[in-house]
Formats: sequence, C-alpha cells, structure tokens
Amino acid sequence: MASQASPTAARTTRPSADSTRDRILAAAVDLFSERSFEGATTREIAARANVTQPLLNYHFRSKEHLWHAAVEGIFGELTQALTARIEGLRGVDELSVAKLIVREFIYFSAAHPQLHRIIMQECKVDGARMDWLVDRHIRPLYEQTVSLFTRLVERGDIPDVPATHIYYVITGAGATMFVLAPECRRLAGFDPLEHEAVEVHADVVTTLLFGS
Amino acid sequence: MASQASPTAARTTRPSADSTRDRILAAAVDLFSERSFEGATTREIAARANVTQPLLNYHFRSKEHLWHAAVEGIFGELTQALTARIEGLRGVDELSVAKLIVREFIYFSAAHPQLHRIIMQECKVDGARMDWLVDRHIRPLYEQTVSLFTRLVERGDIPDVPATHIYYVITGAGATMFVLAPECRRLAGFDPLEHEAVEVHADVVTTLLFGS
DNA sequence: GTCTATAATTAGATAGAC
DNA sequence: GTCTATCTAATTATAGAC
Repeated sequence: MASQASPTAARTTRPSADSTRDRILAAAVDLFSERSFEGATTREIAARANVTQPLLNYHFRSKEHLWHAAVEGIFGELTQALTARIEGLRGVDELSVAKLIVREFIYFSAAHPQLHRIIMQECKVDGARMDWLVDRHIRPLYEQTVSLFTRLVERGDIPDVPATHIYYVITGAGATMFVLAPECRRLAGFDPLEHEAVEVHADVVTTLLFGS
Repeated sequence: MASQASPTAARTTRPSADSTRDRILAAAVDLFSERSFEGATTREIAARANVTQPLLNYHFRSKEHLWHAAVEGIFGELTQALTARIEGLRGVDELSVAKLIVREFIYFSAAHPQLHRIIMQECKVDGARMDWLVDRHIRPLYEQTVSLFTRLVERGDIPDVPATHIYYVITGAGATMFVLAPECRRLAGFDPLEHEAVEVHADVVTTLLFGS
C-alpha cells in the first residue's frame, strides 16, 4: 500500500526564517507541490516542520487556508524576483529585457520547481482553488508576458506568433525539465537542477525563442 | 470543505469499448490524471464508470493495480500512434520525419492530456510508481527521441544542443498548454484543445525547433 | 459479474491541559 | 503557543448474497 518512504526525513532546512509559522509554510509548499492538495496530509506537513498536527489548525484555520498561505508565499517570491530584475533593466531595449526576463524565469523555475508543480496540480481541472490561483497570481504574469511579446512581434523583433502560444512555450519549455527533475535524473543520468544544467537549458530556450 | 463539484456527472462517453472493465479503466485514467493517485478515490472512479466501488477490487485487485492497468492503456495508445506514424514514413528523410513526429506528438497531447498529467504527478518525486513508469514506458520514448535528434545534430540539420534538453523542450512546449487547458480557457478566453488552436500550436513549436 | 453491508484504517479538526 | 487525546467522516478492501 504505502510506497512513499521516510516521512520523518527532514528536508533541506531553508536558510531564511525559522519561526514555527514559516517552517510550517515551507513544509506545506514542499508537500502540496509533491503530493497535490488532496494527496498531502496535514500530519505529514506537521512532521516535516517538526510540530504536531493540531498546530497547523491553530496557526492556519484549516488545510485550505494553509494551502492559500503557502501559495501566496511562493508566488510572492516569483513576483519579487521578476520585478526586481525588471527594475534593474530600466532603459534597456525591450528585446534584451525579454531575453533576460525569460532567463530569470528559468533560474527561478529551477530554484523553485514547487511553483509549477502546484500550478499543474490545480489548473488541470476547474475548481475554486484554480479560480483563485489564476485570478490572483497567474493572470498578472500572463498579461505582462503577453503585452511584452505582442510589442516585440509588432516591432518585428520575433516571428509573428500568437502571444498565448508563446506564453505556454516559455513556461512549458522553461520549467518542465525542472518539474520532472527526478525523472530526468533517472532518464538522462544528470541532475537538471545543478547550476551547469540550468545555464545550458536557459541558453537552449532563449536561442530557440530569440534565435540567438 | 469540498469544492469540487458533481461527482455524478458522466464524462464524455468514449466511442470505443463499452465493457465494464473498459469503462472503469477510462474513468480511472481521467480521475488519476485529474486528482493524482492519492487524490483520486475509488468511489469516484466507480461512480464515473457507473458501477459500485467494490467492483474495482473484483476486476483489478487493488487501487495500485488499477492505476498500473490504466497507465498501461494510455501509454499503449501513444506508442501505437507514434509507431504507426513512423511506419507510414519509411524512406522519408530524417529531418522531415522528426518534424512530423513532433506534430503527431502534439496532436496526441491535445487529444490525451491525461498522459502528461499522470507523468507530471508521478515523476515529481522518486517512488515505486515513478520507477515503473520511467523504466517501462518513458525510457523507450526518450531513447528514441534522443537518438533521432542526436543524428540530426551530427548532420547539421539543427543547432548543436544537448538532446536531453531538446527532449524536455519538446514535451514541455508541446504539451503544457493542453495540460493546463482549464487555466488557458480562463486566462486567454479560448479552448486550446480545439482543432484550430492545436494546429497553431504545432506550427509554433515546429517553427521554433526546426526554423520552418 | 455485480451488488449490499461492513470491517479496518486514516483523514482533518476540536477540546482542553500546560 | 504547543502539546495529548479524541471525535467524526471518509478511505480501501473484504464477506457474502444474488
């Protein structure tokens, strides 16, 4: 029956934040992303955070509220990383900005594959959690991406291709190898999350997209 | 608590096969792909197949055995579709074969997004089901893809890029929009599974990969 | 083969001590 | 804040009638 192993094994301890609340949130991101909302148990999340299960109900009212808080956190990190990068590129031409933003997105996807795992789990089927995820977190990123690439197309910088398709090419091609890191290790014999591999992947994706 | 709706609503009835066993397998593929192994309940699978829950244990010994049978079925369809396409291309130059196989893969991904959903769910974390999935089903496809693209690179048909990265670009860029079809509908306002959109996506991906 | 009834386990959440 | 103990509901699987 139970095939998944060692629920006791502590995860790579995060450098930042060590309050109980934050350890619970970090454990929740990991387990929700690995096992899906229904598959993750609050007991396992508690165990990974080194607390007892009822404490999750104390800090976050319910499993559902815990999920929202966890997702809020990881999307906050992505938004922060991307806006910081854009701020640092004021005055640069938009084609170069696009290339560097795609790179930044790939670096983030390798460092935090949990984000895409959660999107994949929730956006496969319509539901209340998907509605919230799309409206609150995904749509702003989508809109920004689409408007950026629409301008590049109008300017003739890239081939005339519908922006929505470009969006899914970027997210799919950029993140899938990291989402499926355990598969890749077994299949190809190397760890895609390792620095060298991430760099190669960023080169491959930007070359295919921008031709250089 | 429960946010997912209408467990009674019957799915798009499959044209092929109507024996009880096959209806259970079809329902299992849908639910395992939507909700993950742990998230899917045998009662829900039974309900969607219009049978009672203990009947699943009669036909397949356990939930685990049912999962294996369901996955076996959908991967059989993919393998059949791809080998049939390759058979029909005997004598054609390998660059054209590659383009058409990628197209075929994209058509299949749009028609059966369940396959990638299941891969995503199982290959995020090491485990017994992932081992079986990779060794029995994914590796043969990976090896074929890698050897094909390695030959194309040697021949100078495509840029010199590590084949493993190409593999994840193809599967990621090719399938993600269909895996996230509900998200795409809400985000972009169109159904990516519709014929027109699939065709456009195949054009976009093959153009980016092969330059034409 | 397919059903009803039910056993055994495990889930999320609450009560109340400290 | 954090724990122990426990409730209720839901899960997979089995027993046995038809």
